[in-house]
Amino acid sequence: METKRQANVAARIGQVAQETGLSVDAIRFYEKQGLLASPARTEGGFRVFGEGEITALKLIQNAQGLGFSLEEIRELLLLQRDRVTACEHVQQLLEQKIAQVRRKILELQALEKGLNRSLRECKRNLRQGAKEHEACPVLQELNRTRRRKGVPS
Amino acid sequence: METKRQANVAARIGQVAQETGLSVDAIRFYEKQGLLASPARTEGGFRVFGEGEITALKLIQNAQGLGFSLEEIRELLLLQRDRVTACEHVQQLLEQKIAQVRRKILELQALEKGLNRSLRECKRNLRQGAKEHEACPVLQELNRTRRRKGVPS
DNA sequence: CTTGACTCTGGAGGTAACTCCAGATTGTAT
DNA sequence: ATACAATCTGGAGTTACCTCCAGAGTCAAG
Repeated sequence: METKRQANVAARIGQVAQETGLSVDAIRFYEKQGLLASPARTEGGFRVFGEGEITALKLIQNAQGLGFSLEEIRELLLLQRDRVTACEHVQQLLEQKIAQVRRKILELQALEKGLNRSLRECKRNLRQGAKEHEACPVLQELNRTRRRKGVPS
Repeated sequence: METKRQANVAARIGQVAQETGLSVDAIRFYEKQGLLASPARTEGGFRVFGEGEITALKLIQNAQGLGFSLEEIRELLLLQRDRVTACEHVQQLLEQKIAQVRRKILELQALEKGLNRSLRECKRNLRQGAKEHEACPVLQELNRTRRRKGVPS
């Protein structure tokens, strides 16, 4: 028989894992981390997940897709209960996250520029003095002392 | 007396740490990881670093600044010895790294777009229906099932 | 009732790049 | 000679986000 799951209410962890694409371990992990309220249990101790928990799991996935850490997601989940001030807080979180993402993009763009400069040098050297057994100019450059610049974290 | 260090040859780990801005532990760590040839030792067992090692440490720092992992830097360091094919390999490494960085930038830009969309919704909601005790639209959206998209790693 | 799939718990392991520590030894200034 | 700073080693701890495991118990079907 089709294991007691008529509409889409009340499933055990394996089912939930399949539905959400998360691993069983990940789901238990989120519970341990306090992202998920402890779900009901069968007599024997098996977790039984209802709509609420499944919804939360989806939120976790979606928010991760938006680059939120589990820590931040915990906050988001808390905000759901407290709908009065939720929107303001969510807005703050979004703004912070956008700023973070922008900084990261700028860093990476600077990085790309540097890498491209090195690549050009490398290619130029290969086209010309390949016969000379000079060291690769990029490696030489890397041996220079350079002042500490913000490094992508 | 000025601890035996006339030009800039042969220093102990603390000096090197100061000069390079690395921590003593980091330097020992690089050695453990095989990024640094084992330096000479005093009779008592203290490390004595020469120009070569210091140069390598600078390379490590600079390459990290370009976003290379220690694993990749190990390769770069090996390439230095073998100057015949070095430039080709360096070029390959650079191209791979640039591709990586570009992918990451694209992901983050997509992310930023999504976040901005959410932020606009959030603001619109605050301007208008703030009186209604509706849940934050962003939180609602996060509760949706969504198909799995490439998530920035 | 037996079988086999599923689930439980607690804890270890993995990645990356280190940091931090204790307890012992060495180097050097006075 | 003595004090004090620097260094040594080996190993544990950190962060984030899980994965993997053993050993035991549960559930549903035949």
